Amino acid sequence: MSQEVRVRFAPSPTGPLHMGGVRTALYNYLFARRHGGKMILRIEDTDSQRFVPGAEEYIIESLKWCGIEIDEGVGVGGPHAPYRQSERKEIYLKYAKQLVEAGWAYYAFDTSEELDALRKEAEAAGQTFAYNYTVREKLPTSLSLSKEEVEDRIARGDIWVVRFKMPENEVVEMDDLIRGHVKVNTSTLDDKVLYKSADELPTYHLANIVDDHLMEISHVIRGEEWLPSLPLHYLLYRAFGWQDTQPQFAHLPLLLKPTGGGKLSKRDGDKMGFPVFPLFWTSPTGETAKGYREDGYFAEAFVNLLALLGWNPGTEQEIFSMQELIDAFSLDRVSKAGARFQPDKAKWFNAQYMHHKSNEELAKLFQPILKANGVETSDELAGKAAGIMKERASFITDLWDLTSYFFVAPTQYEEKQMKKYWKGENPVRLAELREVLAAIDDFSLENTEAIVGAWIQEKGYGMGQIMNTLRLALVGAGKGPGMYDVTAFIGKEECLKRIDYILTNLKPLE
RNA sequence: GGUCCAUUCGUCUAUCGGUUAGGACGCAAGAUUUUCAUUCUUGAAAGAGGAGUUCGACUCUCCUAUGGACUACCA
Repeated sequence: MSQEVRVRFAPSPTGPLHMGGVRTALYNYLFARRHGGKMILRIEDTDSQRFVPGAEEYIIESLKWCGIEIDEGVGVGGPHAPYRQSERKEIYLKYAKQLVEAGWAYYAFDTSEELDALRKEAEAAGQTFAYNYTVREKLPTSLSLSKEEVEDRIARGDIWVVRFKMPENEVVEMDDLIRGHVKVNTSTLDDKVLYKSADELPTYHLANIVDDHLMEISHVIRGEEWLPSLPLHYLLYRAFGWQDTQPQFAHLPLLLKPTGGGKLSKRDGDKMGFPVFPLFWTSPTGETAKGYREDGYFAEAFVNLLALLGWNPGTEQEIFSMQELIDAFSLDRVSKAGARFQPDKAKWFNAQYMHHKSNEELAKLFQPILKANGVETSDELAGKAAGIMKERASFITDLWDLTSYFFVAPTQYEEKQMKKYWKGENPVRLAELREVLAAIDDFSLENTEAIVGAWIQEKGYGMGQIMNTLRLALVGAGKGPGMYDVTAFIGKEECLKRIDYILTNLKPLE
């Protein structure tokens, strides 16, 4: 690549950043890092109607959580500042006028109401209204009106827009890094609005091309939903005379619903119980949405699973650190078809990361949950408990259910386990075991196991009967790790206490 | 309706003209196990359909079908 690689992620702050958006940002980031280029964050807030307070902050925090670093842009500044389009307002009008003067665009004075009426009319006649070469000279535009009248209308403050004058019957040939060669006939396209006098703002198309040019973007990596407007964008580069520095395009496949049939949406998550947003979100109106972070996902796992949705390395490796992704990433291994999101696989990815966490890392993440459950303990014990049980957990949030008995004595006993073991000779055996345990000084896992094991063998008792009765006393249920893990963890005193409790408070069943 | 894009196990995907079509998730069975899990082994499971090109097609071309995106003075 002769030119410096400069890519941008350019979201619109109209709500929380969708996981599909995060993936787009991630691919941009991986591409930039892979080629030693720059990652730019530009906020495209040219729609004053749909602006949502807090959305921009949400986007920035989400990227940060994922470890997607911004080299230039909103929040960090840079040589092409400002990077928020609303702060670049005055730039765009000049370019819109330049296009009109060059004959690539024109003024149109229709009101929204008039256009709505035209659309309804066409619909009633079974047709589709298109603002294009067939109507632009019949409607109130600078193409049909006299120069004087156009100037008059503008001077008197009539509302106007600048529309692109789409050429007639010309084939635009385009190249996409992922899809290859694409061609479209311009006669099937319409005259898109580029600039609106009403709010003195450009639309996406104009702002996007102007800013990508000014910011020297080398590659535009964006969602497939933009493919239909690629011809317009090509033509815009041509109209401005910027073909030589025009960026290369790559349109990413969509992220689909788990059931297939459409783009992944917030509703799917609500329905099936998985998040579609990276972080928990509260809208200004008080609506909330689940987030991966708050649902117990590790950022690394989230990034990993997102990376593999639409891209693969061509090897059988599935677990990737960010650095490994950077080293392996390439656009020509991005697939063309949409990828269905599968919550089960997301869970599996998280579990993989969970199993590889050190006790220290786990302790830090687990402590807040312990506190929320009223447990004050050291990082060492929190980490140890988590470490013993992590292989059975997929999420940090699973850990409490898996380890609560390490910290809190049972007050209730699972019925199934009770029916099975709190009867016959078992309570009496437990009382005997209590004395065996009481005589042990070194309560380490190995020592306890050796002494109790020898005792069971000597007496000829059933291993299962004894251990499960002990499990009932210490855990209160039929779950948990090996029993000696439990005895060693809670210690002799607590162990005897729990046994005494069940012996005195729970009546054996017959 | 129009334009464009896509189509390999249920799902994510490998294969860049010659393979017993590979892996992963999920599922099923078995082994291990004092419980619950973990783990391990094994299994079922795919080229949308039809034409062509070719000695040979999942791979290239065309048609059909299906799915999707777009079709705003939203991005």
